[in-house]
Amino acid sequence: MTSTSEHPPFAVAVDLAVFTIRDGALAVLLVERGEEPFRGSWALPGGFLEAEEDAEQAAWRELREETGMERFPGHLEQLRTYSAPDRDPRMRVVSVAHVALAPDLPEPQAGTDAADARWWVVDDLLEAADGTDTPTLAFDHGQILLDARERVRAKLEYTTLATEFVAEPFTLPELRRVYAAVWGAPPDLGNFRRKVLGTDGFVVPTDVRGEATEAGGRRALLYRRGPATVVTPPMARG
Amino acid sequence: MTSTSEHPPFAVAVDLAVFTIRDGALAVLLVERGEEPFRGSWALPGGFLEAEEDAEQAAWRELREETGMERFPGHLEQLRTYSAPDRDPRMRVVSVAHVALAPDLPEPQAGTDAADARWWVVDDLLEAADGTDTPTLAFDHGQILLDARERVRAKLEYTTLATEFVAEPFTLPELRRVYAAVWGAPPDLGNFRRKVLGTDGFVVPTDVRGEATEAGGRRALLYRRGPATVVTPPMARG
DNA sequence: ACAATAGTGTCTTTTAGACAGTATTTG
DNA sequence: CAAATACTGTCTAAAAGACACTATTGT
Repeated sequence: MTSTSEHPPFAVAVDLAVFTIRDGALAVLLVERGEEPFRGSWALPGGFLEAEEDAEQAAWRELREETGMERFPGHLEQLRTYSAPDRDPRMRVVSVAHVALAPDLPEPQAGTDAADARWWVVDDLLEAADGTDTPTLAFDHGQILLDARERVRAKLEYTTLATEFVAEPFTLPELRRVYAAVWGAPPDLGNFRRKVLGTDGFVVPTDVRGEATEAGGRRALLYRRGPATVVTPPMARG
Repeated sequence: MTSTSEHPPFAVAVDLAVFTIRDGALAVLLVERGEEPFRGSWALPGGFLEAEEDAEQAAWRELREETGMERFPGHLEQLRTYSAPDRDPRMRVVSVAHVALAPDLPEPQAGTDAADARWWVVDDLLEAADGTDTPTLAFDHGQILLDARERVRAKLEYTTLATEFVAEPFTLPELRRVYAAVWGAPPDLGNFRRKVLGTDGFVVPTDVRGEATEAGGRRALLYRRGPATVVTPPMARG
């Protein structure tokens, strides 16, 4: 930093793209705005940074507030910062966007200043499918969501992040369905198992098998997350 | 964004990790601070965001100011945002850090509020080698530099970013020296050529050979940057 | 028994790693 | 010619892609 004196004041916000897997699809949490601007529009949850916290702390706090959980049971990381001068019509707001993800979360309750809150299927929002009744997001949140999805897609390739989308213990078919939901198509079953089991510390086996399903079929072995964080070489997206 | 009213004011800054390759080593531009706090310490160049610009515009502006060039001839991208409440003792400053890189740049001149400005070998700064006379960076700039170097190292693997470190036209040995400088050791010569030439659009050949060197040796063919931006599968680091 | 799902094996192709050898240029 | 640098080729090992086959469970 080098400057002499003049530096206009800004409000600093955090916005959150909170992802989970619901019904085999990647879903994101949106809130319906109860205030102007964009009252009645859907937006990513978020809020302003307080005086004595950093952006990550603010993001964890918002995560607790918006999901109504005491401890958000998932992963959080910074995405990037959005700072276009006109991104908020009220005033100059710089937003530090974050990506969060967690295993299947309950239907959220609306927060204090949100009229409503619910999960949306990300592809429905971004592919603007004809017929599906999906909103256009407030502010620049459509762009943030696009960037956030790309971050998640990319990180499934070269990290073990996918395990954050499933509750422990989990089966490999469950984990594979995470890839299917995020990438749009499931990786080859045999090759997927070979890669996951061949990557040291990706998952650790238990000696327990999962529950039976009504459809029948062999019961899958249960695993827990391993200590590994990177996958080298990466899992191919296709 | 969701909140009702209270949001304390912040100053928003951009900080820049500007890299180049000098004498076969990765070098970063630092300025010696002429103002408190940290007067006399070395820091990453940067400055405050102005009222009607976004962070990227501010970063380009600072880049021009600090390097003294009308048009900075390289690549710029956002790194991440640093927002610890006590990161600047004067006041609450949130900094949107960026990474920039360019072919061998001239020795810089000190800006208005910097006492001095020069290139430093990054490894000397970060590995705090005994004997080498290297400063400890002001603010949290040591951490920013560490994160920035890791970003560059990682992106050489899966993108064509290395070509931004060489002036056009360039030879493959020159390009290989970029990898050597950033990664610490040169990739195998034959395998490197196979990867670069085998990645469609990484480089495009000219029919011209480079200059002779006093040491002798075959003159290398010259290339230009191609349209490709990603390298799949990635070039292996180690 | 049949359908459904979990899990194993294997053959082929691609790519990386290692490194030996050839070509061109200067002193 | 020797030294230095650019470039090519080849053998091996590892990994991915494709896909057939076996195992277990519910109805």
